[in-house]
Amino acid sequence: MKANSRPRNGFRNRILKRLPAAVIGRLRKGMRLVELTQWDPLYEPHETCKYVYFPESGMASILSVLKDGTMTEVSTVGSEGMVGLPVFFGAKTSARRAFWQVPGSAYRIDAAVLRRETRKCGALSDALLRYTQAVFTQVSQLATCNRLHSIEQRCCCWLLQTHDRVAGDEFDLTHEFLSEMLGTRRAGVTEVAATLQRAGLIRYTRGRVTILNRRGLEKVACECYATVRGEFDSLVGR
Amino acid sequence: MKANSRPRNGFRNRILKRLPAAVIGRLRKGMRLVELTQWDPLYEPHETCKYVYFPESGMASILSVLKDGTMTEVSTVGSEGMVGLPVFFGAKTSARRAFWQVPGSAYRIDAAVLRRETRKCGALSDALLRYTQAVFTQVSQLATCNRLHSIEQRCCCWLLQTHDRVAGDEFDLTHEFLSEMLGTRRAGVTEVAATLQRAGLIRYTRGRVTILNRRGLEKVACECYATVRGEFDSLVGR
DNA sequence: TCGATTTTGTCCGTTACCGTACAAACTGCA
DNA sequence: TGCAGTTTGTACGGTAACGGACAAAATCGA
Repeated sequence: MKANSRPRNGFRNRILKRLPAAVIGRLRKGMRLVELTQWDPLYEPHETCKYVYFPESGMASILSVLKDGTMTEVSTVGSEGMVGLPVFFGAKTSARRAFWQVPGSAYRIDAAVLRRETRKCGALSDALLRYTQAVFTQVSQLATCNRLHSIEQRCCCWLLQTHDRVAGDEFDLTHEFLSEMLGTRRAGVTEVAATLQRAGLIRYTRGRVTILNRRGLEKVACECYATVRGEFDSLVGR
Repeated sequence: MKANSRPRNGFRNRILKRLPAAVIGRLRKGMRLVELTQWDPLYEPHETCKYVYFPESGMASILSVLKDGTMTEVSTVGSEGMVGLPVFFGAKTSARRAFWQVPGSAYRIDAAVLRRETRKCGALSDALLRYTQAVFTQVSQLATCNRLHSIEQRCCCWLLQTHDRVAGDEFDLTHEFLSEMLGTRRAGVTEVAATLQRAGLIRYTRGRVTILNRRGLEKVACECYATVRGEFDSLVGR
């Protein structure tokens, strides 16, 4: 995480970081480092994905959108992954929306360039397959979590997951926003947030949270956080 | 679906059916047609997957299992797909459980043989990537569905999905079983089932349902059924 | 044929969460 | 400084679903 632990090729993204120089060389053609801030759209349902993104810092969100516009988060992507798996799968579009959430940067690569490289069945394709497996676990677990766990538990999961991907213990977050990600009422989040604050686990002021006690949050969260985290660590490294 | 609509290579499985003869030839080594009945285990959480299965008829279930043993369904697999994606992804195990549900048969292939073939990056790998994209949509949609839709809606989705994969309009199903798949109380399913029966959409007797009015069920179901079905049809064919 | 088991019907009090609404508190801009 | 917009606190009645329990009905096995 610190500068001195960076590998030679200079990437922080855990997928790019592990790729052989030759692959990186071919990807460079369509590659560009971009700064991204909250709400930047990455792809829309049923629109062609022109680029994929390998986050270096910050975080992106992937959402399922219903016809009435309601949406809930199905996955988040940080420096361990890539936004744009459908490109890898050979699909031009997907039914999901993706946007950037926690300010940061990412290497953006032309969909066509990435696709060409993955079709060689080399290191990149292997890495993305492993990553796919991890995301699968994440989404499956979420499906179960959404069904069986309380707002408070799911709230804690979300905070922990985001904390993992942010530099420091503080980040921007409104109750309104979190409620939409979790697919609940804003008031529900406000109540939970107040409880967590009273318990000394977090502190928050208008649109900004601080994680005060990670251990405590982990205790309140359901097992889903640990399960998913474990899968990512073992499949994508670190 | 009838015998005379079978393609020349004789497979009903929509993935195998479309593969070139050369690929099938190489897969034959580790391939065997097996009959499967309800509850047959296919793989267990954190145990090595020895085989993958390409269903010819009937259906399998994939479940997320929590530490306390509670489980809910995250995906179902019929003749459009394959059970054992983690093998394709290069993982030896996964956090999910899979078992057979609606009696039928499947081509079982040694994990190692399948894995070797997919690493050639040819037709099989392309097909499985497309299939992965469809399953992704399915699981994502389920995550959202589990969060936002009523038991009645989800119940109808499940019945429709299963109906698609069964020969005829009748199949075995207890309220108890369905409640576990949906992650709700058995009594909840009983109430919904009674409502649907009164409305003339289904009929059921001890452990066996008959679909009487598909159109009607589709109206009660949430949009999730149609969304997922559409994705499968466009990506895997038929 | 009878008892045991499985499956379904039904009921009860309880709870988590919903939808909605409104006011208070804070922030930013003119 | 004051006004508008954003964010949070809180309260309310309403409801879907829960956990648990028990009995009726159908089926199976001995």
